[in-house]
Parts: sequence; C-alpha cells; structure tokens
Amino acid sequence: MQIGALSKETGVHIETIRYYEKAGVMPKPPRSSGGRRLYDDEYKSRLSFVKRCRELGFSLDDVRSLLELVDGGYTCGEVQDLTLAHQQEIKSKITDLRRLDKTLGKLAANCEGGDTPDCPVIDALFVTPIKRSRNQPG
Amino acid sequence: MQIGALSKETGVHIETIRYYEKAGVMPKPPRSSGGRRLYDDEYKSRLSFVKRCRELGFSLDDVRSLLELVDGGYTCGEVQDLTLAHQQEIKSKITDLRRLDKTLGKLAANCEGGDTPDCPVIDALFVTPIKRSRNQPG
DNA sequence: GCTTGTTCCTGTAGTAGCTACAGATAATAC
DNA sequence: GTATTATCTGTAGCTACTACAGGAACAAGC
Repeated sequence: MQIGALSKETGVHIETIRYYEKAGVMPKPPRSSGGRRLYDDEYKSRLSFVKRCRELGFSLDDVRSLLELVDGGYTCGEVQDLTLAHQQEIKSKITDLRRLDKTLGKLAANCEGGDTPDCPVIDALFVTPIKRSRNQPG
Repeated sequence: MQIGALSKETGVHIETIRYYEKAGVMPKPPRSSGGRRLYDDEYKSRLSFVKRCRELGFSLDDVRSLLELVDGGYTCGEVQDLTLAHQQEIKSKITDLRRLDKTLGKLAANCEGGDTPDCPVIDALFVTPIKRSRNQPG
C-alpha cells in the first residue's frame, strides 16, 4: 500500500503521515525500488491508533508515551495513569472555559446593541479586571 | 515609562509587548535619544485592554478588530456581535471537551489498574472508533 | 518511444502567540 | 573607568500540522 491509499483508508492527510514519520511518532516504512513508501496493515492500525489518540486530545508527546508502552509491554496501571492525567487536564480546561463563557455572557447581557455609540463591553474591558472568584471586591 | 516598568505594571512580558508592537496590535511608541521605547498611560491602558481580551480567549485578530472599533467609533451592536460570536466558539469547545471527558472516563473506568499486562484503554484505542453521538450503531 | 496525467518525493516556509536566546548598545552605580 | 543592569535587534524554537515548489516515478494511451 502506498501513501495515498493509506491516507484514504485512515483519513489521515498524506503530509500528516509524513510528518508523523519525521516526528518519530510513526516508524520509517520500507521503500519501493523507486523510493516510494510501502505500508502494511500493521502500520495502518498503528496510524489509526495515533489518529484516535489525537481525536481524544492527547498530544503527540502523550501518543509517543502510549506507543512506547504498547511496544514495551505496558501495564494497565501505566496506561490508566496517562489517561486519567489527560482527563484531568481536560476537566480543568472545561472549568476555565465555563468561567469565560459566564463572563462573556454577563458582558454581552449589559449591551443594548444596535447603533448606540457606546458599549458596556468596551468599558468593562478597559476597566474591569477579570474576576477569578465570586467573593472578590470590585 | 520604559518597557520594564510597563511590563511590571501590566503583567505583560517585555518580549510580548515588543511582539504586540511588531504584530500591529499595539502602536509604535516614541523613542528616547538612546533608542529606547517610551510609553505613556494611554499606551498602558490600551495594553491592559489587550491583556484582558487575551485572558478572555479572544484571538489577536479579534483584538485587532475590537481595537479598530474602539478607535473608529464603534457601536454597541458591533462589539456585542464579536463578543457573542466568541462566546459561541467557547460554548462549542466546552461541548467538545465534555465529550472527550466522558469518553476518557469510560475508557479508564474499565481498567483494573496495577500491573496487569493488558489494558482495555489500549484495546479500545486500537479498535473502537470515537463515538460522535449516542445514536450511532457500533 | 513519446506524451500526458497522476502520484509521489524532498525540502522549505507558513500558521498562532508567544518565549528564549545571542550579541550589541545605553544607562546607572560606584 | 568599570561593573551591572536594562534595553536593543534579530533569529530560532515551540505544537501540530498545512501548503507550497520543483523534481522524479509510474500508468495509460497512441
């Protein structure tokens, strides 16, 4: 299988496949006499693994760690640790974003909208510090 | 005020201040005879504005738009539009992250942990496609 | 054998938003 | 006069790709 077919079958862009190889996430495949990359099914399932990890928000560094575990005889505990650590990061991102959402909602709620040549959002951005908790004095 | 003082007073790194200038987000300040940047209070409050926008997750492009509005005589409606559009992006990021959180939670929940040399997370990553909704057939 | 079209190759530069240097000057302290 | 600090410019690095440019390989048609 050449790179175009692999790309179509996995949904990973050709450039990204080559990038993963260069970045050391995927191994260097053998080449044809003409110098073209030749892939087998094992490579394909490994690439799909990488793709799913990325869809789940793991960084390439995380993926490298996971693959090392996969190759080096992992234990369930090690994999679980990485997964839970990643989940924690995501949870804290959610917390941050929810705070932003709230703040933006409050800002926009004060707007009259329309052609009014003055806006409480701008005023707030120029004056108000971002509130980190509910109990701080204004 | 020189760049070090401005940095301390606003909490924006020196390199970031210079970067904003280069990126066209902040204007070029006048210089001293020795070639050093000299800032006034107006510059400082504009920089704080930029900082708060960034803390609220606006991109530098968004910030540029907001500043154009500020400079060019904005209307409340225009600012509100930008704010609400940004809020929408954040809401959809939250939705995505929540789905990831759920998926990761389910994966890790199947783990026995410890030294078991096999892990359902790895199995799932190698086999299971990511579910985009509850109503899709496996 | 020749041409055309597609696929593939390498290498480089661009994206966002900084951060981190290197090496050179300016200003201040003593 | 010297030591230290602050600032200057310019470049490279970070993540995870994407988008080229310019060239070579391969398949198909005539």
